[in-house]
Amino acid sequence: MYFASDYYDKLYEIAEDFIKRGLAYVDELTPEQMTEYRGTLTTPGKNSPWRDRPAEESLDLFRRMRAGEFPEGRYILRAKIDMASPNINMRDPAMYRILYKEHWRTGSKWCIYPMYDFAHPISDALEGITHSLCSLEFENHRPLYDWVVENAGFRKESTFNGKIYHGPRQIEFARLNITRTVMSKRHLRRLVEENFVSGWDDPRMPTLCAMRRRGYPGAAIRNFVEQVGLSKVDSTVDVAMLDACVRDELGNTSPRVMAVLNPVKVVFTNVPEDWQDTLPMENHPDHPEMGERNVTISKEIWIEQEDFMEEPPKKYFRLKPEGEVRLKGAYIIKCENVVHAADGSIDHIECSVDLTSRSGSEGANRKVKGTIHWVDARDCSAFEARLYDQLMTEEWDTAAAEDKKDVTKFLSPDSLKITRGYCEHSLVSAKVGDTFQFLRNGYFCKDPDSTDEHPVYNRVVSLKSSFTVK
RNA sequence: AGGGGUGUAGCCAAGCGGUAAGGCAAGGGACUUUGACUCCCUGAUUCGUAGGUUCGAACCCUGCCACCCCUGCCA
Repeated sequence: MYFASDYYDKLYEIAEDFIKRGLAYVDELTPEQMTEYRGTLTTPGKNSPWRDRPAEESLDLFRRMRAGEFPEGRYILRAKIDMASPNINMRDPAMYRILYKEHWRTGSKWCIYPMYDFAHPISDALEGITHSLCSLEFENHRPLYDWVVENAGFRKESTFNGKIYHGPRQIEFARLNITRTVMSKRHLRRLVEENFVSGWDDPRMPTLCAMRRRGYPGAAIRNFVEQVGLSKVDSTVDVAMLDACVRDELGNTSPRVMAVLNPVKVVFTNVPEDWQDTLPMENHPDHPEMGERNVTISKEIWIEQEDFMEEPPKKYFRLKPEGEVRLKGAYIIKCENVVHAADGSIDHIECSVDLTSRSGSEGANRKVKGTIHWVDARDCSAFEARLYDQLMTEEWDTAAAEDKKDVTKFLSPDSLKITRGYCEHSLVSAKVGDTFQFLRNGYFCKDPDSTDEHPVYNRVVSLKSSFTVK
């Protein structure tokens, strides 16, 4: 990796050369005067009175600028191009300014620093860059980029892999925008510094470290970028496309496991107190090579609150009074009774188990419409699930530029929900970064905040669902 | 107002003079011990718009419209 600072000596040398050749001059207009002399979008600028000072004089001043003889702002090196250009970037742009600032790499060696428009094309050339890619807002800078490249003598034809290149060339493309997502570093920094998120790697952030922590596989991100494509259209990609790419990758690679996020207890009425069974469970329906694991079941299990309704709507395939449902990989159960707590909420559900319907046995062929996931209440682990949604509201996407100045107004209240549930023991011993599909829930990735006693899982993305309760 | 860009389906996006790829989203169906996955089917007589050139135009020409960027000694 290279930095413009690696070339400061060379940059300075080229600047002196420009002065000697009458391509640059030292100006002493104040910043205010420079703005005034620059003209406007519709009116041409006018030449600085110092524009035609002798090259030797500019050279002398420039060397003294470097020597630290002047305060900031006193002098500035400008390219001599065209103050009447309709492209304001060509109206004698600044090349070097005095700046008494420690550089993180060169320390206090320099007190004059090159401007982006001067350093950029030259470092590209020095590094052998053939295609310098950048975003749309630099289109107006391309003529200046070319001016510098040509005048510095870097416009050379070269051949690479049988193709001919003509020196460094700037090519612009549209930056990636995603719905309900802030991309600007300025805004993201504020969210971090003012603790609206836990840090740069908060799983809701659009940074690579955050996406890694969230559990987005690299392959999914690469695939997403590839599907989005590259163009010059100022566009905003639907975040659903990213989700789809993540699901596509994770669906193929993640082992399935059962976890209940919002538990409600089910007690079996027709089995003895110490009843227990061990069931083999596939780790991935499409990849038998991923093997099986054993899961226990006993008289009490946890199921998802969402999977039971006392007054279900039509087409509700889950557990309901008098209804039957299949416990994934285990038995068919029937709801016999609902036991309420004093406050009217459901304390637990009493069900009978059809012991002849054990998965894998002959009786298992009996079809019931719904299958739900579950966890053995007497042999499971507790865990924390962090459920993420987009950081920003939909209003963010259509907000006026003026309103967007305050990102915090558009933070979604639903971007993080924390819940405690129960899961198979294997999720406790899994490694940080391991990703699973929690059956019927979504893909989850073990977070670094996890401890042996307290596993934490980030929901990478939910599963798609065509079922909606109303 | 001057200059630089961009307009193809709800969202991305191929296409580059020979008669509108693909993905996501949406809807319908099949399958299903994940309402997942998978598999079918459904989309533009039309490419911002109005003209012109052509046997033929999303592609070439002209006008118009919309949106983005540019008046830092920021990058």
